[in-house]
Amino acid sequence: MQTVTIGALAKQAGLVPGTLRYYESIGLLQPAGRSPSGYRLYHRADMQRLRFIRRAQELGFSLEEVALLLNLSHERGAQAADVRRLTEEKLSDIAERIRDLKRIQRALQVLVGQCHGKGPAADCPILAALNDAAPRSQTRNPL
Amino acid sequence: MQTVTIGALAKQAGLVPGTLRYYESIGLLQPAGRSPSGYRLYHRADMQRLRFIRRAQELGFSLEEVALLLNLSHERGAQAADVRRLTEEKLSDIAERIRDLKRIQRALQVLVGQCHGKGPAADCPILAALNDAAPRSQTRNPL
DNA sequence: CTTGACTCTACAGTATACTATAGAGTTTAC
DNA sequence: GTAAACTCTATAGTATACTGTAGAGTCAAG
Repeated sequence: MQTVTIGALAKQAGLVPGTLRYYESIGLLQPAGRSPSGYRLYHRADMQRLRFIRRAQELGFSLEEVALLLNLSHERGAQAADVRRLTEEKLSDIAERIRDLKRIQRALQVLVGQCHGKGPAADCPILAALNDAAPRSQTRNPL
Repeated sequence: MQTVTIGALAKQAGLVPGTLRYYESIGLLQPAGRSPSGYRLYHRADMQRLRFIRRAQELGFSLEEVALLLNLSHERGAQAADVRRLTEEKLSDIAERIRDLKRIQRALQVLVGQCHGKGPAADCPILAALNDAAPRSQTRNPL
């Protein structure tokens, strides 16, 4: 089978060799073998694996989770249910993170709405809200 | 003015002394002084500052940004507009992160919807989508 | 006066996903 | 045959916000 050096594969994938060595160090991508002088040799098919890794990362999976997915995709006996479960867990994570961010967003929006943005910082209701647990403004403290 | 040791202040704030030393190391909270033997002594008023820090963190500000906010809240001549600007930048950040997460969420939801969760992982459309740039399924690849 | 609790400094480690560097060997192009 | 470009290993550094440890000094109670 045709093999390529680390630099060639990295270039193809838009990465640098160091990234591939790192992937190897965490067990994510093993080279097919080594040249007599010790150079890593990869199959061209490893591009496929690198694309998988990149796509899964873009979907929010950590490299550890990507490794799990890759194992499932190659293990005999791996079940689609396992892949689905991992994906659903990731969805829960993401939903939670969105909820948290929206809560923060609402609070910050209220604060920005209260600040006219003029005059000394000492009068800024944003700082006041951060300073006081229970400010005596007409509007409720969003914190 | 009344002072407390690091342990007492940390306990009041629900932190450990190490955290306060860390805050000092990054210039976020300086003790009022030192005892003759070198123990850090804090004003009770520093609780206020710690509360500010915690609240700002909960609103998504990094400690570096918290330090900026604290400076604004104490500097003579600091403008409310500066506080407002920082807050609006944070809001932009958050809006962007929410957008990214929602994009990922949609893609994962499509994938989960395609996976019946039965049979071998090899048949799982989630893995297929990660493997193929352009799968020949009826539904569009959400990636 | 001793014991236990507290504090000090300085440094290392955690998580994640890399990136950078040094120093040495290898391969390719001319 | 030499110089550039590439590769190797091992180690350290990046970002953030801490946490943990070692070894030594200090303070309060009984």
